[in-house]
Amino acid sequence: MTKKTELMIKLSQIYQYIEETLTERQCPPTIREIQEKFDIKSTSSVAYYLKKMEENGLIRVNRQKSRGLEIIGSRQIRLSDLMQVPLVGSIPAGQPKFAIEECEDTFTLPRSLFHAENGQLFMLNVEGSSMKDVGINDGDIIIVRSQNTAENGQIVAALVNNDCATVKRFIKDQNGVRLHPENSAMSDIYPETLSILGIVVGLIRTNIN
Amino acid sequence: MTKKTELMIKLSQIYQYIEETLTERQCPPTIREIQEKFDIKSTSSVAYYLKKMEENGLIRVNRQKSRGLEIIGSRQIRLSDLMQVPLVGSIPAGQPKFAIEECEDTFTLPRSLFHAENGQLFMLNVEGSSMKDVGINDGDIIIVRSQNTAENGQIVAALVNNDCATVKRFIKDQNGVRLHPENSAMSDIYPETLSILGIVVGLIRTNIN
DNA sequence: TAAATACAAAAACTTTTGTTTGCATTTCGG
DNA sequence: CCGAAATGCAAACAAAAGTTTTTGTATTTA
Repeated sequence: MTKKTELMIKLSQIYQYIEETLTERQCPPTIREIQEKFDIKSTSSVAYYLKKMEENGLIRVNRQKSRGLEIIGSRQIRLSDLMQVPLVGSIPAGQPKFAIEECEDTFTLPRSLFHAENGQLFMLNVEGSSMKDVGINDGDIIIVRSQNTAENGQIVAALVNNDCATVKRFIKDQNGVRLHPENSAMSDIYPETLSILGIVVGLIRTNIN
Repeated sequence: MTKKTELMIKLSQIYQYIEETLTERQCPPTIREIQEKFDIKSTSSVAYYLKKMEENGLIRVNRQKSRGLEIIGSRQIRLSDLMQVPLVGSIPAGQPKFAIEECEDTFTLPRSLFHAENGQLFMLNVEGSSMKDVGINDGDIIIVRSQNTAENGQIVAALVNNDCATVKRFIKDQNGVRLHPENSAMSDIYPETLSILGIVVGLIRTNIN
């Protein structure tokens, strides 16, 4: 193996370590941390490698501050585009609450994909196939924008008669308010009490059959 | 307004600034950066605030290192759970390539949701309703695990006759290989040449009607 | 093979960053 | 109103982190 190759391997190892540190600690490593990690005898050698990495366009170095390393590369995650969306599995009777403490899990999703801000959305597991005709299947996860009103024709997540949550099309016409399942085998629901949890704005499916 | 309230406001402003810096620069701010941001006259005042924040459980401070601030809070994003998935809008004829340079855009998705590692997946916009009977609609985004073989019955993204990419169920039986649209109005395709791009493993919908 | 370049280290040094100390104010309960 | 506690500042200090210089040894390359 040529010296050149060895160098490139070392550079990519260091690159990976910086990436790792950034991911785990939200902070790039110092020269001395890199030195220790790779058993390099002197800080200047690390500085040498960093210069090489900069020349190769792997990283950017801000020399005016400590830990001034920035990774260049398409792998980089744009944190500003991310939001945290809680998956609310089952909804307790009574006033629904979506506090983060009470949810099953929280997932990070790109804001740009769902056109929403942090805190506006939550997710629900869909059980049953009452909406199969609009392509919402059993086992899908729907993404809901939290609000307690809905317009005619919107697909909503709602709490019917203070019972379990359900997904249906919200319809309001001369006959009053009803929930319409998009499944020819099922009939409309005329709820006694109805609380809208939110509008369905997206869907995620992780099981394809 | 009491002094106490003023302090709490200042603390949460600083908290927010740390959060911002972490998000934008992948590195927490220094005491002096906070000082400048909020026009505080002395570094010791900032240290005082940070101590208060630590007492209130807002942050964690590692005093052995510079920029040793860590935010405590449920909003924190678990970076290690994220992967970058490119959205490949149109696929060029010939050998399909999914180099990041050639994709329309890249989105960050949680690995845990799609059970995949960074680099294995790509996304495609679905055009047409040839798969509507399994709940894949026009306008959906499918998530595909890159591989060039498929098993009987799997839903695949494939390149038919070196033409545009398509999503169909892959069927291999006594009649040979064919692509089956899940739409009763459409008929099976017996391709002359077929290259599998990958297996559909997930779906994202951002337009609900 | 000679010269140039790449690699590595030690040590001293500079800059950046965090901490401490002492002293003013201000606030607030008694 | 008094004094303790909270708040805020300046300046000196200490520690962490980055840079430079010098020296030496391999490796290429002309």
